[in-house]
Amino acid sequence: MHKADLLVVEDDPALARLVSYNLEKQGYMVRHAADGEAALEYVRQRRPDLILLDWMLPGISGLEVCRRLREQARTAALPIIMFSARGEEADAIRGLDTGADDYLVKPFSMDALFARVKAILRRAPPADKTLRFDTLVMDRVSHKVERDGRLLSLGPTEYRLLEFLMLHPAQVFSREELLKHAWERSSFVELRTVDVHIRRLRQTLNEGGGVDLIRTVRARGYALDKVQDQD
Amino acid sequence: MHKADLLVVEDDPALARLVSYNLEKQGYMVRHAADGEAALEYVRQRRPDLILLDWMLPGISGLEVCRRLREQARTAALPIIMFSARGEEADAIRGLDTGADDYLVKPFSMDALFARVKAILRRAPPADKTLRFDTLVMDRVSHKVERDGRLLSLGPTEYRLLEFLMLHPAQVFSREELLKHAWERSSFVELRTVDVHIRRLRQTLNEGGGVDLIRTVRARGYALDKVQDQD
DNA sequence: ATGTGGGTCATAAAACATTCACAAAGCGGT
DNA sequence: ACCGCTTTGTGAATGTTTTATGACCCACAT
Repeated sequence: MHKADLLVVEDDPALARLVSYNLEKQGYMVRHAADGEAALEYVRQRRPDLILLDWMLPGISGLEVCRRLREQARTAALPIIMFSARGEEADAIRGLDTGADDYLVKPFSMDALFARVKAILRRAPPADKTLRFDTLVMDRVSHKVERDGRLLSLGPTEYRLLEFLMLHPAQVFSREELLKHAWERSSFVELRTVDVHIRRLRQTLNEGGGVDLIRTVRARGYALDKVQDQD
Repeated sequence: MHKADLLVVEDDPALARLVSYNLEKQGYMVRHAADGEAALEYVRQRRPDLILLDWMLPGISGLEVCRRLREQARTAALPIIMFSARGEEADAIRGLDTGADDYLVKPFSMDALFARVKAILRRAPPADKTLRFDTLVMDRVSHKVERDGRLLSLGPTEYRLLEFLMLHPAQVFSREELLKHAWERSSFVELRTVDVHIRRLRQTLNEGGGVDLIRTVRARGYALDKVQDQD
């Protein structure tokens, strides 16, 4: 089991470096984003276990980043530690209101940082890197999926689709919702395209035999579900 | 398990000899560099487990050496103990900010030195000298890599790349992450350059036959992995 | 100068996404 | 049970994106 993934969002290169190196030394995988835009983009692709977020950022403010993360179900519970300069303490409080889990007033010692990080991660242990449903196992770190121990080979879109479904098992999603959650933003895609990817996903999932794990709900959409056909 | 490798960076020959001699008597492998230039050069080739670094050095200052070491992912976590003369204590503190792990005020007793060294090494135990993955073996001391006993000849960049991958086997990394961790900082390199080095690495790794140990994950990146192609 | 290694580019080769047309299946009403 | 309408499944064609590869140039060290 390796340590948690962190994302440091900080525009001051010196501070970013200092924090990153020290956290890396503690064994964390550290990623860095220089502004809110980059941070949101990163989170879209790969969700870290904890975000260290500066309050003052060029462009989208830290508060705004925080708010947007809270808005999406996928990142709503993502722990956030905010940095604020002395004198912005009131802001820090507002940050907490907005959903930050803790905050540090700059300048802070590395030990204080470590303590906060450890505390938060203890409280909210790193999200499962491994999703399971029935005999399906998805390892999001190595990016591998297997069923009954058989390794499956999924294309990028099928992977994202399955990932989303495994995060919400047994729940029915319309094609629109699936497009919204499992596709890159800003792509205008025909609704029926979802059908095709569902089909390919089914194909791959079932290639070793076994019941179909995707349930079609007529006029509604699809769900990841283990339902035998009626006998 | 042999004792740790230390590097003493000290321009005063008398002090250098004193420190080296005593540490050797404790069973450490001690190397000596007389200035920052030499120290950086040494570290480039052979990474010690701990650096004892004088603050005042001819040419590149100790602080600068420290900073440069922190800049490179390969040495970012390398423990450093700094020496500073009395009166430079403020500097020593700054040294800590820069990333030194501990410091000693000159003159210091050998016992104080031993205590610090032991403490630091306990906190950050010497890195693995030998990395293994499947039949791949990387000896980080002699800087040699072999597969199935066959010695491979890797360029510096391929070596760092492989080293990073072997430290995180089976994990998928984006090109950006690979650039961040296996390249010198401050070099602005095209993302696609990673492809080229991955290819060169593959070429060398596979020259004796055997499965490809690098898995391409479309739209994500690469991973060191042992996955047979589907039959 | 000569060799080695790193970076970049152009192009080839894969892998993949999307759409469409048609078949198949479900569903409600009769 | 039958019909017609709607929705979903499927195969194939097509265009796009991403990766692999080979060649070239440059910098640096021998």
